[in-house]
Amino acid sequence: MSVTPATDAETLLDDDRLTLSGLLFESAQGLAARFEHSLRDGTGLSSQWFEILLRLARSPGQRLRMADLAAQTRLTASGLTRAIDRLETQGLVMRAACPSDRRGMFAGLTASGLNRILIAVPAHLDDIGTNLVAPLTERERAQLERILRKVRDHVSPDSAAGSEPDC
Amino acid sequence: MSVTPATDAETLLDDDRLTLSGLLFESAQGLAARFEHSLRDGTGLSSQWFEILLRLARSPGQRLRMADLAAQTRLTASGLTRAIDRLETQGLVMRAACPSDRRGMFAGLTASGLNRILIAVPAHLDDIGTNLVAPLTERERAQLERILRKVRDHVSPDSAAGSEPDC
DNA sequence: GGACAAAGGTTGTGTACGCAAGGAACCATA
DNA sequence: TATGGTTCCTTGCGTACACAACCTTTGTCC
Repeated sequence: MSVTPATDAETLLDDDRLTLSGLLFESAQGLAARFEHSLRDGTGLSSQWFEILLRLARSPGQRLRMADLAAQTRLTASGLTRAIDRLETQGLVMRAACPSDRRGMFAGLTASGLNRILIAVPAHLDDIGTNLVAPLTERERAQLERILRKVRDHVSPDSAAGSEPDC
Repeated sequence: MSVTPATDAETLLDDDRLTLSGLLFESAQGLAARFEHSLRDGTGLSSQWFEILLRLARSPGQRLRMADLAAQTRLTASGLTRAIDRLETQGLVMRAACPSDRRGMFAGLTASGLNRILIAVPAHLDDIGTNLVAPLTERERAQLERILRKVRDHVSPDSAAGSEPDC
């Protein structure tokens, strides 16, 4: 019989590392839940749609290769195929063939899609301000950005896929 | 016709707030993806199952009311019902009636479930160390924890539901 | 005590996702 | 120019989730 199994388990489950990663996930999920509601109510966009439209809007020519967009959004290829299907039926996105690689497809913003995201962003910026920036001091905000950039670069180095036009 | 629509859109889409929240989400998602793979390979647990078992293990009596567990995991009541169904068929969790409120149910760890999570945690702690703690200095780690705690408390104040035994 | 509102869980239904398989195009090598 | 391997995207299938509807129990107000 081990001597103090309960105490061992407790110290194990209260480890600082667990706390830190828990805080990161709870912060991100809590924020995501708030954004989801605001976006849905204010613009009729899900956060998934918002992210796709935003990433397209920031890309040269307002378009990206399917594979690059999939990498940026952390969707699988099949998941993205269907997401773009839905956005296309709403008229917010349009597929276009890639002239230099006939396997490839672009997903590009339509005028309607660009309009939609440009309308949605200001309210979302306010939302970020209220829920994430406001509770922090300016110094804390700067620290958080610097630290998170380090973490992001470490765990997710390919998040800029498609930045350089390749077609 | 507006004067410089393209420039306006660019400054709008490059706003610092968008960058900051993007960094937070990309960090959390990148980390989650790494944990998902390690957990699955090392212990056969999904991160969903890991989180549920962990939260139960940390609770008094290794059990929680369904509603409290749902709040902690950010699942809806129906989502949690089915998650617990699956864990129960695996023998890791057991439901128990609440004597003081006949509507209520407890979800509690079985011996097998407790064993499983105690085996899984050490490897997961290493994983957090490698992917989140290691790239930061000790000072940065402390700053991050302090700042995230502020954010978490602001956006997700009910994340400790069920801490006080109420039954 | 009886009516009504609210809370705790479970079940029906639709949707979105990942995985595996498939077809088309590209590229290397011979 | 054939051929085998790889990449890009799409489709079939199973799974997990949210939402709404539901039933039971509790608490409240008269």
